[in-house]
Amino acid sequence: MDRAGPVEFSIGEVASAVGISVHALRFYERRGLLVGPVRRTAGGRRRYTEIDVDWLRICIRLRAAGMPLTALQRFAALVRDGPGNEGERLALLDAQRERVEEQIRALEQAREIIAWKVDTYRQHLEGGNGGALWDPAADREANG
Amino acid sequence: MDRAGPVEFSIGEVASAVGISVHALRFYERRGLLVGPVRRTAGGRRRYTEIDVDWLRICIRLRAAGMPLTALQRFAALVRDGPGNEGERLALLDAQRERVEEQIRALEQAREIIAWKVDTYRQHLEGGNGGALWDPAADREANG
DNA sequence: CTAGGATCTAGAGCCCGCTCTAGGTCAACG
DNA sequence: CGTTGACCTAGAGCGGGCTCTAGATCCTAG
Repeated sequence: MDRAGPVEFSIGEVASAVGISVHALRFYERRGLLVGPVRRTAGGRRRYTEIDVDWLRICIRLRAAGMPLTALQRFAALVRDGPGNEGERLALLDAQRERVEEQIRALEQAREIIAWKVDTYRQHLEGGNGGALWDPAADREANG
Repeated sequence: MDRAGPVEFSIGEVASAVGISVHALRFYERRGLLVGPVRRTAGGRRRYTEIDVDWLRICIRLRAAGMPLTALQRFAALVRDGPGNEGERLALLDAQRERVEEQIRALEQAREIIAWKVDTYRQHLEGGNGGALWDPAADREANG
């Protein structure tokens, strides 16, 4: 096929390309996040393909959204086991989609709570009234 | 003021009301999440007021959105120190708002990635074509 | 008055997700 | 050819956030 350019990268290159440490890369590998074994040089050094890097980027984005390593590991395992378990993969993805949406809702609630408190403080600071801005704690101060 | 009904709750009542364990409640207290010390009975049992409970509910929602205990602790500490540091409180809140919004963006990206994979698998399952659905791993399978 | 459940404190234990270390090996450069 | 820096493995260490335990005390119902 394309014997011309089977572009490959060292672990260090991949680390700086995807933005995690070489330690984390090896750690992910131990945890089975990669679908297949990474190619090695004669001397034993890892050589990542662009496919590996793409997959790692996806993993990292999903991790950044709080997806646990075990979920990524399970998905990788299903893919590793080859065709025939697409239903399971879909179920796993669906569960994660659900989790992500729940988390978004939680964050939106948090944002509202914070926005409301920020508003309160901002009014307080602008208006300069010393007293009973709402805040469970401030209430307590006011009352006792 | 309202000596009629200074409603108070045991730790067990609070735990089931806010949805965390009594252990977690004591743990939060040790970490300084509460603005003031909880009232105690003669015998040393905690008696939470509704204000305490409201504040705990807020903390729990913020925690659910990934806010670290240290942030909640710092905010509580500022409130505890009394009026005069509203600017600092505001800064803290702003930083957390920023963090929450970043996190929402990360989650939305994750949602897109997942949605796209789900679509791919769904088409695959419906169409029943065995082959090269995109997926870095599937690619690899297809290629070798 | 007694039994049993709720609560108390302080600290150990646990899971997650890395990060760092020790003690080597490899390989590119001068 | 030697040096230097990236890389190797396996495992220890760590911070966050609880959870659980031991051993004692409280208190409410019977």
